[in-house]
Amino acid sequence: MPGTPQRSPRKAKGAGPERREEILAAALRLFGQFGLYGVSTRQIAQAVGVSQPTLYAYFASKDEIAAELHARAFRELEARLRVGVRDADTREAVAAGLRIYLDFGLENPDAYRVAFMIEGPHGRVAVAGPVDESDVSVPGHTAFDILRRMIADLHRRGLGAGDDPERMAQSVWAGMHGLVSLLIARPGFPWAEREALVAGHVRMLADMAMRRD
Amino acid sequence: MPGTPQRSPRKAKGAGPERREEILAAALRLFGQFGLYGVSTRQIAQAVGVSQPTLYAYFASKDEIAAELHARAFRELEARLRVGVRDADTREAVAAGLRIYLDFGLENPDAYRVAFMIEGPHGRVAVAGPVDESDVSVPGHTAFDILRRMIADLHRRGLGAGDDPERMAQSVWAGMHGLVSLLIARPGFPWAEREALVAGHVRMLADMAMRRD
DNA sequence: ACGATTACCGATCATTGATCACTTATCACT
DNA sequence: AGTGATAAGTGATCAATGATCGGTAATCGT
Repeated sequence: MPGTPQRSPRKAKGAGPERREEILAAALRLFGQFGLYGVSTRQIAQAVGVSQPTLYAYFASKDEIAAELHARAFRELEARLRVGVRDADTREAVAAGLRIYLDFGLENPDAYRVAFMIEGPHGRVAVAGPVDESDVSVPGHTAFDILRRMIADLHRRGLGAGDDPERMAQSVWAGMHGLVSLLIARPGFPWAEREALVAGHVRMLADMAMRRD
Repeated sequence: MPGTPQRSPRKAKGAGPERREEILAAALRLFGQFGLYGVSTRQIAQAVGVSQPTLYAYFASKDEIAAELHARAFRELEARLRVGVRDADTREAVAAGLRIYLDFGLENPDAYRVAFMIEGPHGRVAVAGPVDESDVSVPGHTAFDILRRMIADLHRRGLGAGDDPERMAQSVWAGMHGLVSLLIARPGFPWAEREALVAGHVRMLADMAMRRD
């Protein structure tokens, strides 16, 4: 007997994992532009150049496409935070860490929209916390945890403001999500000059988190 | 000729403006619970006790029902801010004004969701700014304007922090919207005790807005 | 060349938001 | 009471949507 597994009759035309990526790329662009519920599966299929049932060979449902995009955006944000958030011992260092979050959202509005601002299938709106509430206690696996530990470090060094680092982390997180989601959701609003607004916002949030001196 | 107008063959069973209110009440409850796209017009009709086409005698579309709820929530928030935001000359007074916004959202999560967090028909997410961008310059007609003027007053009295009241107002606003939307969207998240979190958050935002002394 | 497996598509289903023609109930006026 | 007019409400139906199913064509190892 050959023993070794007889593998894979293999792919046809332009198929394979590439198709899956094409679908995700088209869906991300369309969702970001028209919203999850403003885009039909037929539109996605047409953008990719396949027929609509083909999507269901790669994803179980439209929601699963959105879920995959959500997960990817979330992992990307986490990765950026993980490499970008260093020891935060000065106001500038804290502000720089927070700025990573803001920049991610502003540089990838489509991903941020899909991941954190679009109403989910159960009427819930996903945000930048853990997707599954059950893994909240698992450390190091969520973007929020990285922020939480940055704030906790501040307090360990005696640099943190307030008496509750956890509460402070939640306030700061809310402050960031608020600005990102508003800037993305209302491009027509007469915002102040963006760089000044974002820089000022981050500086203020960093100030909030640090003891006065 | 009688001259006076021959008025109104009048309403039938339980009809009239009441029906419209019943529809709005049912829609608000269902939208808040399951989301705009998680509720069908047939479900709304069943909750009211009428058939589905009846809804279209009172509203031109499902979106118009959501738009009406949006407008009402917006007016209610404005009304609360108008009567609640007095001269803000101390940190506590500013915090109290901000708290009105937060309390509104937390006490009326359904309304806040429907009004400010649900993805609209065009893929836009409505937030607590003016609905129509064109009336941004009209003073006194939006919730944001009330906040804007509170901050501007601070600066006029020499109590404001930073050099740009407009930018500050936008930052503070984002800070509030962020916390409200996160608290509503993620009830399962291990939040800190709500009263302490909210009170601390508004205090911090008020601090941000006021000159250090 | 052949069977097996994969990629894909046309046809179709239930449900959705929305429209239409039709019925029923109430009123003003005789 | 009877009558015509108007308003309120409903069943039937439409196009579009997300999703499923059986069948077809391309590709592979042998």
